[in-house]
Amino acid sequence: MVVSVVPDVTAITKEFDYVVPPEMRDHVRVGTMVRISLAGRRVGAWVTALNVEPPSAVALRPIAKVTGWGPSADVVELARWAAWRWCGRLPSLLGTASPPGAVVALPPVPGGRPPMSGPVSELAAAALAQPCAVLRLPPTEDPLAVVMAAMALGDALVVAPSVSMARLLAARLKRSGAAVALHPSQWVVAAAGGCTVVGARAAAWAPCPSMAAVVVLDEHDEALQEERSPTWNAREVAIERARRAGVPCLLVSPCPSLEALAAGPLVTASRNEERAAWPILDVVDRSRETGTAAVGPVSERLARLLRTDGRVACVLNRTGRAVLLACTVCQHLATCERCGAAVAQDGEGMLHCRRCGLMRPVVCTSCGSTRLRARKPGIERVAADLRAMLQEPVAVLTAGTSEAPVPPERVVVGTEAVLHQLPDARVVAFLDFDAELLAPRYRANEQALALLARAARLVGRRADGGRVVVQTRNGRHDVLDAVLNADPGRLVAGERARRAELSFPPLSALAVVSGAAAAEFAKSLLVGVPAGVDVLGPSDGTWLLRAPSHRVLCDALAATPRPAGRLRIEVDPLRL
DNA sequence: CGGACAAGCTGA
DNA sequence: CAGCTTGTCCGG
Repeated sequence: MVVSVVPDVTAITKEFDYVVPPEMRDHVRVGTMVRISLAGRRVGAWVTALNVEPPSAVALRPIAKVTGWGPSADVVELARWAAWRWCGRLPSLLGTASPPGAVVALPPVPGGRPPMSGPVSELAAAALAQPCAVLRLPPTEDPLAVVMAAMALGDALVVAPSVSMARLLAARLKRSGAAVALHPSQWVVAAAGGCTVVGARAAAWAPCPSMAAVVVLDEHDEALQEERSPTWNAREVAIERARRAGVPCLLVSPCPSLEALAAGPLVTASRNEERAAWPILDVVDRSRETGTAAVGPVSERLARLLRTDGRVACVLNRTGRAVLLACTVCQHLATCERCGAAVAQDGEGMLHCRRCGLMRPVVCTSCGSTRLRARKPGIERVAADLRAMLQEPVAVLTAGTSEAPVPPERVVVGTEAVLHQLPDARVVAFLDFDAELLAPRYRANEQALALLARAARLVGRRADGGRVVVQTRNGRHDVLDAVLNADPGRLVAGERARRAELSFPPLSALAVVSGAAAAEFAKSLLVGVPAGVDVLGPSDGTWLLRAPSHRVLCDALAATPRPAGRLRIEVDPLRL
C-alpha cells in the first residue's frame, strides 16, 4: 500500500508518497503519525491519504516507523480547510490536533455510563434543535446547565476561552457523574470515545469520535483566536466542524459577536431574567464636571461609590505614575528630546521614554519649569489619590505581579489583570472607560462590552449587590446603554451598520501581511489581483488586504505564491 | 527545515 | 584553482 504523508517540517507544504511495509499495514490510517526518512533525515509526518496511485517515475521509500495515533480523518480534512481559511500551513494545524505524546493504543471505552445529575437548560436544549444557534447567556448565569443540555444529545465537544475555565468545567462535570476528557492532556481518553471533551481553544481540534454536539462558551472572547499565525479562531473552527459532522453547534455568550450572530439564530432568556442576571451599572459622567471637580483621576461620585463594604477593583490600563505629563507653566507636553515620543513617569522623580528608553529629570524642555502635571495619570498616581480620598490603604496590581497572592487591602487599583485575579470583588470600577470606548480599533465597542461582561461576571447579579462603575465623558454611549438595560442586543444593529459603512468584518474579510517578504508577496498579489480584493498600504511595512468575503480573500491568498523569507499573514486581525 | 550543489569571492 | 561563503532549490 502507498500512502500520502505531510512531513512535520514547517517550510514544506508538499505531500509525499511512501510505501507502507506489510507489518505496519494494520496500524496506518488517515491521521496516523509516522516517521519517514526525507532527504536523508528522519522526520515526523502525518498520513493524509491511503491507497494513493504511486507515481511511476520515482522509487518510493518505506515508512520508517509508526509513531502512533493522530487526528481522525475528518479532523485532517478540517485542518486542510483551516489551512485555506487562515492561509496557514497544514503541519502547524495538524500539530494542534495531535496528542502531546506518542499514543500507541487507545484505552477501552468504559461501558455503562452512570446517570448524570444536574440542571439542564431548556433554552439551550431549544437552541440545540437548530443546526447552529447563538445562546445569549447573561454573564452571571452558570454555563453548566447549557453544557448538560448538549450532553443530553450524546458526546459533546465543549470549547472554553481559557484553560482554567475548561479545567473547572471538566471537574464539575466529572463530579456530576459525567464521563469527561480534558483536552489536550487526556487526548487518549477523548480519542477512545464515549465521553464529553472539554478544553480551551485547541479543543476545537480534539478527537471526539461519536460527537453529538459542539458548544463554544464565551464565543465573543478573543482568547479563542490563536495569536500566532495561522490565526485560526476556535469559534469558526467549531462551526465548520459541526457543520461537516452534521451535529448542532451552540455558540454561547453574554454579548454575542456579530460573527456569531451571522452564523445562526439568536436565543435569549426573557427580558426580566436577563436583566436580573446583570449587575447594576453606575455611569459617572464627568463631561459636566467643572472647576476642581473635573481635575484628578477620581471623581467625588466615584469615591462615594467606592465607600461600600467588600472588595473593590479599580481598572485603569495605564501603568506607572503618569503616561502623559504637561508643564503647568507653559502647557508644553513632556516629550523625549531624543525620539520625540511622550515621556512617562514610572515612579517618583525621573521621566522615562517608553519608546527609546532615555531617562531625564522632571524638567520642562520648553521653559525649564519643574512643575509638571499628570495629564494621563497611571495606576500608581490613582492609588495615591484614592488613599487620600478614602483614608484607607490601597494596593496596586499589574500583570507583572500576577503570581503574587491576592492583596489584603480592600481597594485594589490595577490594569485589566485585576479582572482575572480578584474573584471576591463586589465592585469593579473602570476609571477611564473612554480609553476603551474611544479606542482606535474597529472592534472597540465589542471589546468594551466584553470588558463590562467580564466585570459583571465578577461582581454578580444586581440583587446580590453586584455593581460596575464606569467613569466616562460619553455617558450616553451605545455600549453603556446596552449594559444599563442589560440588553447587549441594543448594540447590534448600530454596530453592524457602522461596520458595513466602513467595510469592516463581518461584512468583509481582512488580512494583514507583514514581515521581510511582505513587499514581494503584496507585489505578486497585485499582479493577478482578483476582482473585489483591495490591497491597502504599505504602512510600516505591512499591507492590509480587504475582500467582500473569506472565499474571495482566501482564494486570492492561496493563489499567490509564497516568497522565501519571513512572511506573516494574519487573517481576521483583532487589533486594527 | 536542512543538505546538496552551484555560483561568487579571495588569496597565492 | 583550491577553499571558502552565500544563495537557491528540493525532498517520495
